[in-house]
Amino acid sequence: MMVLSWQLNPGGGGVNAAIFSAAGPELESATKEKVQSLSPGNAAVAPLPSSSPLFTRECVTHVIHVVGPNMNPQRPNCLNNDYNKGCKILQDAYTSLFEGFASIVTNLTWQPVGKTENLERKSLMLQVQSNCSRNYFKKIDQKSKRDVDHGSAKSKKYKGTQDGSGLTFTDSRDENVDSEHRRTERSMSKAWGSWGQAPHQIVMHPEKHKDDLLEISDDAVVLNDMYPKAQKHVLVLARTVGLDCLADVQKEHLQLLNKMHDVGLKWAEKFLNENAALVFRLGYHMEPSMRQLHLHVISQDFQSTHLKNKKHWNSFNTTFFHDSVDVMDEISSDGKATLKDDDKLLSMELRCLDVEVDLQTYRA
DNA sequence: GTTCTAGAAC
DNA sequence: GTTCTAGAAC
Repeated sequence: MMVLSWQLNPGGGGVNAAIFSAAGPELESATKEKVQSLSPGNAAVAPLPSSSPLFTRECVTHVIHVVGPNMNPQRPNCLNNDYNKGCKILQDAYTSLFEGFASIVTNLTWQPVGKTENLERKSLMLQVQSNCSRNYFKKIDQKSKRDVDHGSAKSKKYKGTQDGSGLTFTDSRDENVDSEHRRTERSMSKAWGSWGQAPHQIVMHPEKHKDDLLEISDDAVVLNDMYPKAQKHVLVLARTVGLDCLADVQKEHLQLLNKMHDVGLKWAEKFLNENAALVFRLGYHMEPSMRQLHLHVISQDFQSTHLKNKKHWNSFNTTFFHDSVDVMDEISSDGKATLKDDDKLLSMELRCLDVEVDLQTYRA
């Protein structure tokens, strides 16, 4: 956030006054602590105390004051129509602004603080330490342990020839028949287009895709997402035949969900060992486009050339993305996942996740 | 002119 | 899931 005010006070109108007003008296005192006055071309970074309304409401952590060239003879350092001087000061102002911003960013250090155990949940948290001694906590994962025992352990695990019918599916027509059959049988599921069949083929015959898989077990296979939406983005595919989306998940799958979660967590931890700055979320899409229930393990940087549109962003940053731990909780208590109507979620206006909500969640 | 969006095709 | 494209919207 940038404030243009040579006096560094709430005076004046427009944006400057609005920011001071929104930030409360905390901004003024934080600024005074740093600097008394600013000349054109210079910037000053004021860390906002957590008591500031701007901090609590909008998670603004710093305000950067910067003063541009002044053409008003009523104020100090008037340009007096010196165009070149004006350009120089404007350049300095931007440079100072970005240097100030860079100083905030580079002073942020991410440190894993390790696992913490309590009676029911295992949390792996990352601590962000900023130069103004405020700490943020970002949950990368929580896991319900108590639920494991409630699972009936009757997971319909696919074991090679155990389910002979599965092996005969080679074209989409047969698959549709299969899908249709399941729909009447389970009153769930949906028809899957040919594009959505790949994961199914992979879990049926993982040996044929060995080169593309990171891990193969009886319950799940792990692979890199073909179109990763972040620096690290892997999928944990369930191998259970007929388990394609959250709507299909029932209590009997709890144990499987836990296993998938553990596998996903293991990969997240591996990636964190390589780069401690990453933050991960593990979760499911409310309405996936591909067969076979798959857990997304995705770093929260969203730095990827494959993240191209609003839908991509929203699929990981709205409630369309269901955290794995929440799904397990819901299945455990209600026997089914909570599915909201998804029509508008993917076309919602772009916005960052509400850090404030996160903080409350993580403190709870 | 551009960006956005929905639909078709794969 | 992706890409392509036409039409809408700006």
